Amino acid sequence: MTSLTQQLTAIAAEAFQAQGLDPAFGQVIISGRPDLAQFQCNGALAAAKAAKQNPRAIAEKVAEALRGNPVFRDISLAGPGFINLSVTDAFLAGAMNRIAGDPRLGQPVKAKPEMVVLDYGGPNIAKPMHVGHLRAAIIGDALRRIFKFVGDETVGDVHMGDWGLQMGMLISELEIRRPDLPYFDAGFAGPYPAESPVTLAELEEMYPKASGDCKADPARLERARLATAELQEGRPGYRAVWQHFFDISVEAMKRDYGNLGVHFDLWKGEACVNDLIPPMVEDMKKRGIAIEDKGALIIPVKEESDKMDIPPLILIKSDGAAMYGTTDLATIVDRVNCQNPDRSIYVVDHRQGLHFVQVFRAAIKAGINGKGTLFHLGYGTMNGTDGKPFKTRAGGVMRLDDLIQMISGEALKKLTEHGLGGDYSEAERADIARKVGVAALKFADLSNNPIANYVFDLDRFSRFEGKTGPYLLYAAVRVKSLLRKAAAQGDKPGSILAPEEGERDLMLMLGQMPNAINDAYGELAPNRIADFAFNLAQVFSTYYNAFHILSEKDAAIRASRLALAELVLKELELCLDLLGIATPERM
RNA sequence: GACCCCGUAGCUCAGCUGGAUAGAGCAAUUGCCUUCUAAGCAAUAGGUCGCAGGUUCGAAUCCUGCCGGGGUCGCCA
Repeated sequence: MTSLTQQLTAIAAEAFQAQGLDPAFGQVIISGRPDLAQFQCNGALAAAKAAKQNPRAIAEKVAEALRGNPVFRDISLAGPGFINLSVTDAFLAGAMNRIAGDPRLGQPVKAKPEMVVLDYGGPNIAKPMHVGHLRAAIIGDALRRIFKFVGDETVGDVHMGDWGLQMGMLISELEIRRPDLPYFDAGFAGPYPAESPVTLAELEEMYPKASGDCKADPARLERARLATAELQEGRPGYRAVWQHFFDISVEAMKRDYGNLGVHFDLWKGEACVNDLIPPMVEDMKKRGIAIEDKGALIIPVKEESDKMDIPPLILIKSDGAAMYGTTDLATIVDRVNCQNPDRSIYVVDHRQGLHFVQVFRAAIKAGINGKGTLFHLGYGTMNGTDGKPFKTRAGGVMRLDDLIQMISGEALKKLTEHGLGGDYSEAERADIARKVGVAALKFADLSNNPIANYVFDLDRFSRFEGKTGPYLLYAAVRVKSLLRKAAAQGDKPGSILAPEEGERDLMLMLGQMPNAINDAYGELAPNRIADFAFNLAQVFSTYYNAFHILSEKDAAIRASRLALAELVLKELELCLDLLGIATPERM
């Protein structure tokens, strides 16, 4: 099972091959001139160039070969060699019934699944999650869902910042505040308390304080360094404190990601790979991959063909500490050990592009990456309406939970304004508001190209008209309501009949979904699916206005329209699910 | 300074492995709720695709140069 254009491409490819031409020229696409035809094939033009022949003549020969195929209602030539194609209504109806009967809605399962590790987290212990984590989460989780649906094995790793100097700062901060705690008593033998000595709020307050003090006071910084070193060497009391910090932070992260509907398979962090670093570094040193330079241990990654000077990756600083590039390399080792991925995709802010060039080159140079490829999907900055990186009105960084609360609150306001759900329970209204809010947020992000910067405009996102997540939810929910009403009057979706005048556009759209999914998959561009979903919702809204379903007198036609509506719903929900957007039952 | 990304309608953005007349949404104007949720639908208007060259039968798309905006460039992450 494939999309309509893929099916027609297979037919056209054969026709090209029969003329002794490369079947790759048989690419069939949706027509750019729907007034002339449903589909088109431009392959004759490219084939003519390659074979140095007249394009019109090639097009004529291919068209002649295609005329033998009964799926076509009309085949004509236009311009320098466009082949315009339209299919029969019977073919369209047959295709619709097949898709409707396919649990995957026409999307084939990938023949050779790959193991794909996606890295789209990066939250830090003790620091509240903020809008900076938003894009990675939204884009990465969507990609994970898309890859999984297409047929790959996927592992999403949150890859927390839970190690290093920041942890030493926090531990020493606690020790300064409460030196009497058993964690800091070197002679303490008994089991440490199960309860955390600090709350999340306290932890979040401690970090900026400690960080500021360390910046201002070298002695304070030295104390943090020492704590870091002792932590890494395994001092039991410090490890126990670290575990508390980790646990309460992870709990908060899981809540935030959960509210966003973002899933991770692995909750690993930098600490997990700490023990892999010394042997890795030792090995790289021994093999001459890493060399000493200015007191540091570096891996040169410069290449002849570089247009600019690529600085080396610094493995060990001159003070003996590891860097985040070191941790990233150790993480690659860990992933090869655990998942042995065919692909690793890092969904990280594009400003870290150079860092990943260094890490990837170092990994390849050291031969630690196993069989896989490494790819950095750098997404653009989320800016405010002033074009500068998004900030709160006070100029600070906005917390993720504040943001979600804000947009859910806005959604609730809109629901009330439109008099929707007045008779629903408080809990259901809150659930709907959260879904609508998250849909607004995610869809706005995912309908942009990941690479480009984008403007986060709460006012614009909160207006739920137009090309927005809420519009899509609205479209889906309307169909759900329709199906419920149909069931109540005893109607069931049936066999899809040959299209009436005005029904073809909807069918053509329904037959296109695999193209959108394949494009999104191939280009790592969820916006392909977002675009498709919006187009489908629009075409259906038009249809919904023009064709009344429940009041149709002919039972067979009623059942056919109902089946189309149900198929629209299935495709919409699938697309939304691939974008990580949940659809409420009603709104 | 070098390198990377971006520049498309008043605004926010799709489209970029070359194809016919460059698409959406918002904002503007005009219609449509005694039939399935009007967060909707129909219609009108809005463009030197940053500029200048080049390649091609054909360029928003590929190449070169320039202009404007953003980013990155050895011991932070």
